[in-house]
Amino acid sequence: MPGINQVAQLAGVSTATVSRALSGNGHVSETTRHRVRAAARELGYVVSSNASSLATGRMRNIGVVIPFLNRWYFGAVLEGAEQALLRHGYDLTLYNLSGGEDQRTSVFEDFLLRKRVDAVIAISLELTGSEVERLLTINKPIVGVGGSIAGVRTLSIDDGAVAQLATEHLLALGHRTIGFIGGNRQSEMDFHVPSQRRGGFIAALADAGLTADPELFQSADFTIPGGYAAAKQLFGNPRKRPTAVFAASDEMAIGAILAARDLGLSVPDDVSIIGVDDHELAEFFGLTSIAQFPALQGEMAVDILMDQLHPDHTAHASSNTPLPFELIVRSSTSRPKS
Amino acid sequence: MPGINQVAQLAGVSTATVSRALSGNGHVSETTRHRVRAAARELGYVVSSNASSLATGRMRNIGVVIPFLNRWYFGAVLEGAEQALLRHGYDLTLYNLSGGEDQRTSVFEDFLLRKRVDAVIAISLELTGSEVERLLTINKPIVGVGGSIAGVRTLSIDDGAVAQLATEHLLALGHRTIGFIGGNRQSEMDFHVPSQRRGGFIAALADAGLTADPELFQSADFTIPGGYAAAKQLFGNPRKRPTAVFAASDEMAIGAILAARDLGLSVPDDVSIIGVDDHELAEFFGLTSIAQFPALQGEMAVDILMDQLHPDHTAHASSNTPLPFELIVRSSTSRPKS
DNA sequence: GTGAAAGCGCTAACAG
DNA sequence: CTGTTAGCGCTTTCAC
Repeated sequence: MPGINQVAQLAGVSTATVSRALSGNGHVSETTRHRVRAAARELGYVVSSNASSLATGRMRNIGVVIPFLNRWYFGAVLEGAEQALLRHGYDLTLYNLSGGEDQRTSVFEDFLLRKRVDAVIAISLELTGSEVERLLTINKPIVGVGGSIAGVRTLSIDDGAVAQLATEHLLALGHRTIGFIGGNRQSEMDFHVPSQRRGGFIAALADAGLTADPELFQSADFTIPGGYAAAKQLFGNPRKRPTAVFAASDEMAIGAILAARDLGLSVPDDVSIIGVDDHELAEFFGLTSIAQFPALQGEMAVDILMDQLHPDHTAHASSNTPLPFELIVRSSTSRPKS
Repeated sequence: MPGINQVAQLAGVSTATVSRALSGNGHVSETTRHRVRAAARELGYVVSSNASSLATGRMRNIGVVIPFLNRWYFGAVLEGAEQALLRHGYDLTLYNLSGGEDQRTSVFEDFLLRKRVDAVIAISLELTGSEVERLLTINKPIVGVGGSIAGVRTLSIDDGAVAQLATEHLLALGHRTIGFIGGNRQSEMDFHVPSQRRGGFIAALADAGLTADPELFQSADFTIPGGYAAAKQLFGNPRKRPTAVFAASDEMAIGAILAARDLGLSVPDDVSIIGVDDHELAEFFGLTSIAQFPALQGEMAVDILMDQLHPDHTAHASSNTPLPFELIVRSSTSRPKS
């Protein structure tokens, strides 16, 4: 495990020069730079990021806090962020909060404060005021993805607009009795997203002169089984079976497709279904969906952080662009039969 | 951002004492310990892990290398490892190799060598000899999960035995024409698991006096769509439609269930299907499966590492126990109809 | 352009 | 049981 001074010796220069040559900070003549690099390679030298961090105060590491791992959206954001970070030479340390409240506390009170990370990305998390404040006072930038956090720069699609677009698609096809599968109380807590999607749904209905019917609302937990159960309720209603359903996530929408099949209803002939996300399985199920681009969101979060961390880093125009989303029409929606 | 010396001052002791009191190494009287703790709390002091690491050589951080994020098994292992690490006060830094060969190189040649991690966990990865050697020579323990790596302690179920058990279940129900959906070349590269599962399948057949029929083999990529396509091939064969299928993963098995439905075949009346993993959706689909316990595997990997890192840490008996797996019979398998 | 030297904040002997 | 004192390996003024 060679140290910087061994490299210095081999190259016949001082450690200061080695540091400059390798890090690119400060001027070093071409020739010395080469000698140093050669020496470093020969010895297989790699800087100790600890020593380096201790000296500079930069960790080259960012913390990502996430509520679960096994939900497609989270994984996709994480993957996007990871790629972008690697490209910048940063590490990603992961904090998964699925372990409950105690774990959350320890992550925020201990782990994140250990000065290990330069900044944090919070995915679909509603941070409390004190959690935010704590991080900000020790000067750790935060950016949120998917969900809004008071006082924090957050990247998220306009959930209201997304829901409105989805609903309009159904309306435009001629549907008038439209069911809605949204989040339940549990998911509202941290996501906050469901209620905005519900809002957009109601707004679109109102624009079309319709009023939302409470009988057509179901809530679920954003999973396939959850969507399945909710959809069965909707489709089973003999008096008011919807001809279309808007599910606030593709996973729930897929559950709804399966529920329809099990009830002998044909999609889209008997019932149209639309979701949100463009989940990796959406195409397989022929699901019409409003795509959002989670990997891109993860990357953007990283870009923003890099801007803040290295003020020179050429700011991407993306910085203040509203996030893209897009209606992708597949085979799960059509005009109502009758 | 108070430092250790501020705490020392406030508590009226030396920094050494503060260090001892807070870390629990070395003896400190009860009263001083209390004073120190109080002072630390009052100032909101948190150790700088960099400084601490630099001084001790311990990072309290372990690297996890994983091929993808959005595959249930990986996420589950990761989640198990994460929980266990948090409990030990360790951070987890994530390296996701889905970015291709260059990324893999940079992870192994740069990132992991920066002395940021105390050890690494490789999930379903076939490390090359030089990758292993590199890490071992700089004294970083490695443990593998799910897949075997030459020269490295690896945690993985006996894939041959698992496949054998699954096949025997089908055989015992009376099936004689059994299809197999395994991995394709792509997945064999890093997983290595598929071929063992195929081996177990063939062995079980042989034990029953049957010989494997090449027409009944299909390969796929471990995803639902992949399993779906493979199953369609199997079920579509008019001459030799299997009465049962063993899929080497639950995701593929679920694809097979959907394929059967689409062909108008009833599961299990017309065809029985069994998978491996006990995926989170297995229950929802009524899928009979051989469960393995990925979260547990992640935890065990952590335990092993902790033993190696802190030799005193009471070794869990689990250390050399073969990993558990278990047949879970649901509604996707039954006797063949005829 | 390059070197000397002073830390970065903590821990670990070594004394006492 | 507690204080003193060297570093851990690198970066960064400040001189030259």
